[in-house]
Parts: sequence; C-alpha cells; structure tokens
Amino acid sequence: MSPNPPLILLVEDDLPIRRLLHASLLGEDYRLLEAETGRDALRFATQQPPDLVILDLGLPDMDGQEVLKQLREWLRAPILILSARDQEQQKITALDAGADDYLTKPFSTGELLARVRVALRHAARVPGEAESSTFTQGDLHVDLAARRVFVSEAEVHLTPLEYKLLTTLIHHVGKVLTHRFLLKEVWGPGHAEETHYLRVFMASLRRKLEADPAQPLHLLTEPGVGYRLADQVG
Amino acid sequence: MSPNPPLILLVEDDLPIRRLLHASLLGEDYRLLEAETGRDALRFATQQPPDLVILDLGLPDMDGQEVLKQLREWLRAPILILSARDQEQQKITALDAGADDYLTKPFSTGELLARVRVALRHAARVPGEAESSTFTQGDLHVDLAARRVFVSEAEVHLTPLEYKLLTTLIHHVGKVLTHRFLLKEVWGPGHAEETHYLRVFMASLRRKLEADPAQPLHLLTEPGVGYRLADQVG
DNA sequence: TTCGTTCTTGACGCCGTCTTGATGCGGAGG
DNA sequence: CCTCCGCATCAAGACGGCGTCAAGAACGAA
Repeated sequence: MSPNPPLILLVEDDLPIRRLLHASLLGEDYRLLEAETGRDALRFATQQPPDLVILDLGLPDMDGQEVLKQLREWLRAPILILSARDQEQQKITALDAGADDYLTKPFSTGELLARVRVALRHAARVPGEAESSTFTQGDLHVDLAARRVFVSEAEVHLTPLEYKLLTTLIHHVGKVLTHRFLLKEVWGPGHAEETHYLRVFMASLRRKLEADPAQPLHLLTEPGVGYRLADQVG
Repeated sequence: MSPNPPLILLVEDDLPIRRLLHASLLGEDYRLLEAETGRDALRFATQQPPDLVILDLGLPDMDGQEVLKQLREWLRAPILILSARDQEQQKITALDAGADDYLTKPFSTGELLARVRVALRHAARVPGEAESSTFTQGDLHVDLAARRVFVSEAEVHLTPLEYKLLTTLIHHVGKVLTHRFLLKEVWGPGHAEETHYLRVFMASLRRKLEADPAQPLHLLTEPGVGYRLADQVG
C-alpha cells in the first residue's frame, strides 16, 4: 500500500450517493479521489494510482464495463463494483473481467465498508512491486521487513537508534546526507544541532558493521557536510 | 494452489442446496470435499487443507461464525460465506473475521461460480508455501488446528491470551514485531500502549515454553522495539 | 453462592541504551 | 611552528525499559 491512509478512487455520477459514500469513507481515515465520469476516472487513476477503486457501472459518458476493462489492463488495485440493477449476467461479466467484488444498490454502507476492508486486506498481501524489503551491499545485508542486520552471514544486533540511522542512510543510498538532515530524521527536529550524537553513533555502527572501522567501506564521511552510504563496495 | 483442480471444501447441511452446488462445482473441474457439520468441516480441513471453503453459516451443531474463526486461525485459503438471512451486522462480522465474500440465499449459481473464480484468482497470487496446520521449531511444536502446544513431546497448557500471543508470533516467524503491533493484535487496538501486559505474558510464555526462561531460545527480546520468535533454534 | 482460573495492576531490582564529557588525532590556516 | 576546528573514540553516569513476583479483580463453571 502506498503512503499511509489508503487512497480510494470513487467513481459515481449520482450526487446523493456520492455524498453518502464520501462521508462514510472519510469517516474511516481513507484518502478520497472522486470522479463523475468514466473519462475522469481513467485520467485520475493514471495521475495518482489508487489503492482501491469503487466503480459505479452506470456512468453518463461510457460503459462501466469498459472502464473496468481499461483499468484492469494495468491497475492491480482491487476494484469494487456498484450497480443499480441486479442482473446476474452483468455481475458475472464484471467479476470475470477483473472486478473483485460487486454490490447492488441499495446497499448498506456498513457492508460496503466491510467489503472495502476485505479488498484492502487482500491487496496488502500481494507482495511484489513495493520496495523490496531487503538491502544488500557487499558483505552487508539488511532485512527491513524482519528488522535484522547481517554482516557476512553473521547476524549483528543494533540498538533502536543505530538501526534508525542505518535505515535512513539506506533509504538514500549513495547520496550525501547532511548532519542536520540525519539528526532530524533519527532524533527528531528538536535535536538538529547535536552533531555529537551522530559521531558517537556512526562510530558505533562502524564498529559493528565494518571489517576495519578505521577504513570504512560502507559508512563514509563527507568532511564538513555529513555522511553517505556507499552504493558500491570499494 | 495445490495439485491441479483446486480442492473446495463445501460446508452445507441443507441437502437440496448441497446437491445443487455439488453439480455446479463438479461441472467446472474442481475437486470437492463435503461436510454437513461444523465439526466435520474443521476435521476435513485439517486432514486435507482445501484451496477454498464455501461455508454456510446455519449449521446444526455449532455457530458458523465460530467455524469461520477457528478456520482462520491457521487456514489462509479464501472462505466464502453463504447465509440464509440478509443481516447486515452478521455480514460485517463475518467479513471482518476473515471471510472473503458473503452471499445471501437465494443466490444464482452463476454468480457463486464467478465469485469462486475471483477468490481462487486472489489465492493464486499468494505464492505457494504448502499450507500446514502445524508449526515446529526445535523442541516447540504447535498444532494450530487443534489449538494444542507441545514442548519436547509433552503437552503444555496455555491460557487464551498466551495462545493468541504465541500464534501471532508464529504467523510472523523471524520478524521483529513491535510492542504496539502485538498489543493491537492480541489485546485489540484500544490497548496499544499497555506494554506492561506484554512483559507479563512473555514472562509467562517463557516459563512454559523455554527450557531456561532466563536464556530464551525461541521468544527473543528486541530491546526498545518488541519481540521476535526465533526462526531457527540456536 | 463458592471455587478455580485468568487477567490486570502495582512494586522493585537489574540491565541495556542513550547522553554527555574528556581525550586524541589530523588537516587548514595563520 | 602553533592553533583551531572537525572528526573519531572511549568511558561513565543517567535514564528508561525489561523481567519478575505477587496480590487483587474479573470471569466462568459447578
């Protein structure tokens, strides 16, 4: 899932229903993108890929099934269909075209929200795409999902701040990060000036991660500026 | 998915409906396992873990919601609920308890089959790892389906919260789980800050599961972060 | 109701982590 | 040549987190 509150694209031309859904969804800490037409829906989805789509089949400008197909050509996020009429064949067509769920109006918002949770739960399981959850560089290996660090196969224990500092460097491999930036990220904005902390913890990290802490291969000092995590082992 | 035709566990006590579903499903190249009671359903699922479960909530011997919960404690396969009555709260409860879809009788078999295809499509993405209802690590053995725990062949009794805590760790073996996460999972979102609970229960679990509770081999502490279940015995 | 089990809550001592100060080194500039 | 400043390293103390014990509260079964 993208950044924290999941982004939902709501495609619905009927104003009262859209208002209702708007209220229900925002009450649950989702971010919302609203479209009234199929054309808008496709454009919005491209510009800002949602984590879930709620799609009304009865749109003014194009066939809902067509919108569904075009979205499914590239979008992996779950798609939940709304429809005014309870036609079996339409349901089957939509579900086989890649829809993940199908609700017939009138529906209860409680049920809709529950089905949204189910769909997002599924999406969370699908791995792939998102950043790979491990980082490897020479003899250094970090499993970000498990929060574990290895040097040449041997596990190394890091304290919370050591780990936070290391992952901050990992998220910007190869780039020089200033003292101020690192301090803000790891210790919080209130400690942006305490460069001494950095020295102590860089020393500690080097002792644990570098073969020769005096000749670091990974954790490099940029004099007068900050630190950098090497993006290729020397 | 297991060997080729997916195995579906059909739990339904009403004979006419079971006959109907039997015919529909076999016409689509699925393998079928049929149960009339909740007890049978749980037993069959353990003996031969299915790729999908179709579960009628109205069973003669036990509450369908309870069957759902017990299955979900260890089974990852999608579960599709059937119900005779269209009660909103029941739907929401089931979906939040881990059900993947919910159909109200009477339903069309065409729609059911389409929803089965959707569910299996989802499951297909989750990469393999043969489903197992047991967990073993060194001298620790847990039968998730039977809710029983053994240490070196000897059964150990765990209280409900101890067991929930242990299974939560098992579901993420090798990963560090934060205090907040464990508290939310075991005690509910309302108690995410009461880290003291965790200490008490980890101590209690270690007393029961570890040879030397002061030198735990399974239940490891990550100071300042959380706990981790060792994925290989030291 | 009573009994037994489980969960909650509090107190206390220990240990790991973070903070902080002291010291040494080396390069740049006067 | 000396001084100053930034960087690295070490060590000690403060602090909060962690494990443990135990008593009280809540719950369910008989």
